[in-house]
Amino acid sequence: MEKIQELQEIFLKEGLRYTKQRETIWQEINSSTEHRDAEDIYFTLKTRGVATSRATVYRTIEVLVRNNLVRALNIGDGRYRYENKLDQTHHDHLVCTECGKIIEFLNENVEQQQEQVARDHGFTLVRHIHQLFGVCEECQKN
Amino acid sequence: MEKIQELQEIFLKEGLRYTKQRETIWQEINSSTEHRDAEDIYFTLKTRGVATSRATVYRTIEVLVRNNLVRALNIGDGRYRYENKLDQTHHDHLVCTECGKIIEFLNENVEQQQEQVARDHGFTLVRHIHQLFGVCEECQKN
DNA sequence: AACTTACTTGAGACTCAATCTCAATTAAGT
DNA sequence: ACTTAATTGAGATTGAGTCTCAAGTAAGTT
Ligand SMILES: [Mn+2]
Ligand SMILES: [Mn+2]
Ligand SMILES: [Zn+2]
Ligand SMILES: [Zn+2]
Repeated sequence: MEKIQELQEIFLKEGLRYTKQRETIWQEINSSTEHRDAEDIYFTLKTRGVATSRATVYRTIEVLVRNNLVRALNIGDGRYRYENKLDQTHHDHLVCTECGKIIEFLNENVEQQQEQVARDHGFTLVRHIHQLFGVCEECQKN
Repeated sequence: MEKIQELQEIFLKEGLRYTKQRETIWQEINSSTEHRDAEDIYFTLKTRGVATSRATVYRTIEVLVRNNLVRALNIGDGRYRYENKLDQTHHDHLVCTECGKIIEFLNENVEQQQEQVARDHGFTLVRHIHQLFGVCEECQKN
């Protein structure tokens, strides 16, 4: 994967060393399109025989998020989920309160209105959190 | 305050007793329009000489939130803020990442689009979180 | 008014995600 | 190979929030 070049450059730029652990954590997060928590990533690595400590998982994710290689998602249940940003454009989330399913959406209209709201209040917009909670089609049947 | 009637009815409806502690916590949250965390509410009560335990603060807030007398706000920094809902209509929040200032906004267009997004994915919308993070006018000067 | 009983309270133990500590290890420049 | 500062891992610590349980109390009963 040529993206590893970019990863190495990020660490270089930050004055950090390029280690096996850091690369492995990045690969694990990029191995799926799911929204996984740190504990899940930690245990999966352990199972796959390339264990790193919890501390290193958290520390590495911090760097990846800071450099926009990974996105952190807070759905209000007390733990962050992380998702890969390879080929991913910006989107927000629709969360099923019954089964936990997460669906991604993008609404240009909303994106524009957000800029407008910020402008109206003299704010320079940096980021936003927009999450819709409801019951998905399947869960409605139960 | 006649709103206390409503408070008493809520506890009655839930089969809970009406106690001094519960009333005091409700009053404290309704004494300002700020967005305060549980610890702040707990310590303010302690200072005002009408101390209740932390456990009671949390337990009471839970009931108030469940009954829409108080709104819980999660801005992603690890602790919930609570705001009174007296005379408050629905709104979302604009948060300054520098000074922590919280400004309220309502954008009907966005509210409608949210319903549309949910419909498009077959979801029954229950609630949403919409927070804009940026730098406020004052903080931009520094 | 005293009695009964189930609900509530408070102090502190506990949980759990996340962060910190520090000795041992290792990346990477010379 | 040598040097040295960054990194790692195990486990301790933090902090918001929850739980436990003995003591206290609201409110109905006699
Ligand atoms: Mn996503
Ligand atoms: Mn508000
Ligand atoms: Zn569902
Ligand atoms: Zn500000």
